[in-house]
Order: sequence, then C-alpha cells, then structure tokens
Amino acid sequence: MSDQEHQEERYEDTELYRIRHSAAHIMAQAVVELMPEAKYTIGPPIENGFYYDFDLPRTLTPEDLEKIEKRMRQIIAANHKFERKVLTAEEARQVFKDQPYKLELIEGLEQGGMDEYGNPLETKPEISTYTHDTFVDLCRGPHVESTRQINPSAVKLMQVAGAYWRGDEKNKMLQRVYGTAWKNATELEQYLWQLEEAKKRDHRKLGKELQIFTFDEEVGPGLPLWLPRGGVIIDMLEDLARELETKAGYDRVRTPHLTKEDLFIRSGHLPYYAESMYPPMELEGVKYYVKPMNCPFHHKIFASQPRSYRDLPLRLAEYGTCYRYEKSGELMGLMRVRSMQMNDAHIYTPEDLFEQEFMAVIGLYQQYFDIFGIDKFVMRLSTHHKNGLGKKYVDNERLWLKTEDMVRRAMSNGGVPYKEVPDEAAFYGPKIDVQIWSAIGREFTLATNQVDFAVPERFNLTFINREGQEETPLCIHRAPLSTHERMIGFLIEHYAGNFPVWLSPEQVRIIPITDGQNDYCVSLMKQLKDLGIRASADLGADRMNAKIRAAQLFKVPYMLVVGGREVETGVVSLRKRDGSRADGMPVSEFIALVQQRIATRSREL
RNA sequence: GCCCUCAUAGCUCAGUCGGUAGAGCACAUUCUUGGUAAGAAUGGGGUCAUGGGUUCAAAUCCCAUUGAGGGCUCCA
Repeated sequence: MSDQEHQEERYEDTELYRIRHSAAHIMAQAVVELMPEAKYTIGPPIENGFYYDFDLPRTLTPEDLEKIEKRMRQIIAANHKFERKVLTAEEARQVFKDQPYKLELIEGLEQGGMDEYGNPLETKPEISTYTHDTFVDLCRGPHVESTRQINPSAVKLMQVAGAYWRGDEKNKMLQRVYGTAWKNATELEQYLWQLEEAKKRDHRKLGKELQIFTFDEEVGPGLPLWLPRGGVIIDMLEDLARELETKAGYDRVRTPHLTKEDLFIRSGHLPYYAESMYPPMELEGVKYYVKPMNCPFHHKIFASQPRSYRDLPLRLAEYGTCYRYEKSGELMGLMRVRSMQMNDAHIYTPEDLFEQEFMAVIGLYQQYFDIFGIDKFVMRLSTHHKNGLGKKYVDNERLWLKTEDMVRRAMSNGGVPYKEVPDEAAFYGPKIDVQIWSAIGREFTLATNQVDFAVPERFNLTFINREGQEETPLCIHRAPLSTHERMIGFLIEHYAGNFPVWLSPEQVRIIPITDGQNDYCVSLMKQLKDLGIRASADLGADRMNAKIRAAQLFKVPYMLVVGGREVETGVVSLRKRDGSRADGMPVSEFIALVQQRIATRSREL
C-alpha cells in the first residue's frame, strides 16, 4: 500500500495544486479590493478546488461573488508574476501590521511550533511571502509562476460558508469562499456535471421518490419515518444480519430504550458524553435517559449470571434503537440522525482469544461487503492521545497502549490494510472505523468496531478462568452494518435506487395489456405472494406503456407483461429493469429465476 | 450550536415593479382495450411553512420562529 502511495504524484506536487493555491491568492486580492477593511487569514487548495477565509465587515452576497469572480479574470489576464521572498519574523510583522490573523500565524511560525491550523510542526519553517500584483500573502507556496498559467474559464467560485478561525468553535466565525479551478474549461464542466449527477443519486432525493423514508416537521428533525418500502429493506437487512450472526455464534438479546441515570453514570457516558444525549426525564424523583448506546444493557446481561471461561466468548447482538442529540446543524438526511437502529453486538472475550474474535469480526465485514459489492474500503484505526487522558479518554495509559498494540498486531497478522488516525478513539478504547465511498463519491463511515478495556471493569464484569480466578473480559463493540439509517442511505446511493432483487421493496410488477387480463394478473400475483415474492399488479386505468414507465421509474426489477397470448398459454413476457426482455417465459421458469436471485442475494438481475 | 442560502398543490417548479395564485406530473371520473418508458377529455386540490410588522394593499418588503440545504464544529 505504501509503495503505491509513493508511486503516485502527491497532490502538493501537482500543477493543479499550484493553480488552485494561486487562484486562492487572486481571489483574496479581489476580495480585499472590494472591501479594503478585509482581514484575510488562510486559503489553501483542497480536493477539487480551494478556499480562502476572511473576516469581513459585512456578509458576502451572491452578487459579490460574481464581482469577485469577474475581477479574478481581469487579474489573471494581466499576467502578474508570483514572487517569493524569505523574510524575518520582524519584517513579516511589518508587512502584515494591519492583518491580525497573519500576525498570529507569524507568531506560530516564529515559535516554530504551529502551522496555519495551530497544529505543532516538527521543524521550524522559513517565513516567506508570495506577491503578485498588489497582493502580498504570508505563504509557503508553491505557486504558478504567473497568473496567466491559470485558465480563466476553468475557475469558478462556488459558495460562501462560515468557518471558525483555526477550526475552533470558540473562535470567531469567518467567511469562507469556496472556489474550484481546473486546467481547462472542459475539466471544469466535467466536474460540474459530476456534481449534477451526484445530486440525482442523492439518497434524500431518491429516498423520497422511491418512497423509502420521510421526515415530518411535527415529528422532529433527525427523526426519520420509514415508509412501507423502507420497512421492507430494513427487514431484509435484519434477516441477513440474523442469518450471518447466528452462524457466527451470536446470541440475540433485546433491551429497553430507557434507563435510569445510574446506568450511564456507571458506564461513563454521562461524565464523557452527556452533551450528545437527550436530556433526562424525571419520574418519582428518579432521572431516566433514552439510550445513546446499547452497551451498558448488554453489560448488565453479561452480569446477570456468573460466567465461566467456558461461556466465552459471549456474543450478544441486538438491532437496538438509540437516540443521540446531534446538534441541529449536524443533521443530514439519513446520514446523521437523532434516532438510529444499530446493527450492534458486544463480544466478551478473554484476552487470549481477542485476536481470533477480532479477526472473525473483520471476516464478517468482508462477507457483507461481498454481498453488497463494496470493493473499496479503508480501515481507520483511531488511537488515543496523551493530552486527552482523563478528559476525552479513560485515564489509563498502560491499557491504551496495550490494547492499541493488540489491534495493530491482529490487523497485521491478518493482513488487513489500515491507516492510523491519532486522537480519535472512543472514550473507552481504540476504534476501527471502516470507511467506504458511495457511487457519487460521498464518504461514509459505516461499520465501526471498538475495543473496550475500560467499561467491563466499571461494571465489575468478570468470569472464572481456567485457574479458578476472576478475570475481567475485554469487550469488542462492533456494528458491521452500521445503523439502518446510514446503511440504507449508503445503499440508495450505491445502487442509485436500483436495489438487487432480494432487497427491492417491490420485486415484481404485473402489467396487463388490457383489463381483460386483470383477473389473471391478480391470480398470478397471489401465486407469487404465496411463495414469498413481493409482487403487485397494476390494474389502473393507464395504458400498458404508461404502466411500464411507472414501474421503470420506480426501479422495480421485474415487470411481467400479460396479454391475451400469455393468459392462453400460461406464460409471461418478462421485462427487466435494465430494459432486456424475455417473451413467452413459462411462469414456473420465472419463479425459479426470482427465487434463485433472492436465495443467493444475487446482485444480478 | 455557529455562518450563509432556501421554504408556493402530494411531487418538480413558474409567479415581472407589492395589486389576495399558475404549469407539468400525480390523483378522481369518463372515453379509449392497447404488445414493452407518458392515449385523450373533464374535474378536485393551495390561510403561498408559522407568528408578528410595514402598507390602502404582502407569496412578494422587514423581524422572529420552525424546517431543509451548503459549510464550520461535532460524530460513542
């Protein structure tokens, strides 16, 4: 994996990077010209474009963006050179004496401590500026040599957004202008076209069109309502999970949505994560909380009887519904919601079986990914950071290091490629997220897998080991199918609404050519339904062509067109969602086809 | 939570300069009985998100609230 990375040119070294970086400077010049009081901060290239953050006396309007963009083209056309200059901190302070944010950056550079985001740097950097036309910016580069190397018809400003100075919500909110820049107009158009295509596949749009879920203002933000078609998809996912988990030795349990405060004090959720929980309700002087996680309940089930090493690993699984108070601005379709049903399980294992159990979970992920046709994924191992001990993280550095090491060892022994992300662990242990991408390039963190060395102890969970002594088990939290919400949001985009047959809410739609075949269609539908196939018959007043179109738009995998000929000979004319046709197919043959697709959870039509 | 943008029929959207609403699809009825992505006619359907304000007059202008979207922050 690392070999590949070295072969690919780093983004920082590409021409596009220099173009975008330079476009950001040019944009800053245009903004400063428009509002001379502007304080400018940082403006890096990003994936597909660039941004620049400003502190401005007033809000930028869409009309301002047009003006800025126009002015940018003029600056580009004037062909100004980008000139680099190295200077001392004192000189730099002189140049940027009216730019408080730049002064703060210089401070950081001078101490050799911080980059523009306030993160520590390893080596003390040089202080340099880049100047083009009238605009001087504190910048390490690199840039194009002159503005003409930017294609003015391949640059476009996209939107204004808020962003905190140095990404810290305690700091001032700045105005961030996003732009995109490419080598030529064709590339820009291609990019804009991709954005349009992405919108068509967006799960929020398709979810509404295909009647999978809805939100209602009166129910509340982030609280999805699953429509009957969504309900079918949920049932199918649960069947799948039940099937594979049963084979893998899981036991299914069920737990309440509510619990007394005491449970979450013991688990550590209240001290660490009260902010993300719905506030308590008080009954007879006792506080109750709706659960943000299922684990404390499972721990109690573990504790409900004495455990022997012979009982372990104990794997408790539940599709438990949790509630988390996500901040209002963080909600997004099905991807970030406030009520979610998790494909949850907790595996209690002695330390010596950890690696085996951990790898079994990874194996389960891979089985799911095969079924859904997910071939690109990255395992991210999130570890703790010393500074967070006792705050974000349980204060036991020895166990942190030990567990993180166990996970690393398990993954490298098992040949699982992963990348490490420091300081993003769960409060009770290292976390392994599986990151995947939907067909429209949206990044999803779906599956998650956490190793908990802390909470079992808080719950006094023990088992009697071979030596007859009490021992505390490790707990693996895992959710390969994530939550129904996020998983189905992903699947909608992954399949663009064209669900494989086994997942399709409606598998077969029977379409009569005239109403003379209605009775036959109804009995055919009943026959299919009796076999557990999700079939419907469209007996409306529309013409056959319109019915086919409707079924097609609804992305029903199989349409059975039935006219006089079919009724007489007991066959159907099969039209698949992809437009292919098989006329004169015996009903039994069609049934065999559907049943095969369903039984094997085939991705084929 | 913060910044910006948006909210008109079930859906997608139009509505000019402030003069109390329109289209297509969907739905219902009727005609049509048809061979693989829209047959036709007629009809019903809107306190223009909610609450205030300005005005002779508000979908339109202003304020607040609610919800959504794009970001930031956060994401057990």
